[in-house]
Amino acid sequence: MKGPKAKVEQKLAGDKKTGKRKPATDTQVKRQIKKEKKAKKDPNKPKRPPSAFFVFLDEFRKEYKQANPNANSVSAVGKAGGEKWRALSDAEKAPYVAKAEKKKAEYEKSMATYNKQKDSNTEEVAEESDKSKSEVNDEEEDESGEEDDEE
DNA sequence: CGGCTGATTGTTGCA
DNA sequence: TGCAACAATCAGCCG
Repeated sequence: MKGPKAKVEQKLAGDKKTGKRKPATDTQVKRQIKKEKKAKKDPNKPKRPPSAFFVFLDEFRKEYKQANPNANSVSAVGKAGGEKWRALSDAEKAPYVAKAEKKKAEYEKSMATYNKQKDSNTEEVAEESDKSKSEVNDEEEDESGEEDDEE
């Protein structure tokens, strides 16, 4: 059972010890592996919610692009955003983290359904209707007024 | 012409 | 408990 990640493991093992970031090449390996194992794709595997960093980065991208219309490459924003992110205080990250928390909550729900499906799948194929989309609008509406969808 | 890599950090999930 | 892989983005670059 050589998990595809086994290869990455070796790669990471070599560089990880250096304490530095994983070799950029790790992405290459991962990508390859994914393609290999992507044979079996889950019906609706819940994608991981963007981390607070990603949320921040999301907005940062736009700003960065405006500030640097020339440099709008991934790495550019990534580095710039990462640097800024570290400069941010917990308070600044608070709003982003809060968002990430919400995403996580939703992700958990998706996971629950995902697990359910898997469970049913092992025993019986649960005909997945479209009812799995039960948007539960419970408590949100904090105070920061987010998601203004009006246009 | 087409597809993938690259970089940031965080986060979650499984063994 | 810890590692491992992945989440978006977007343009550049190689085959």
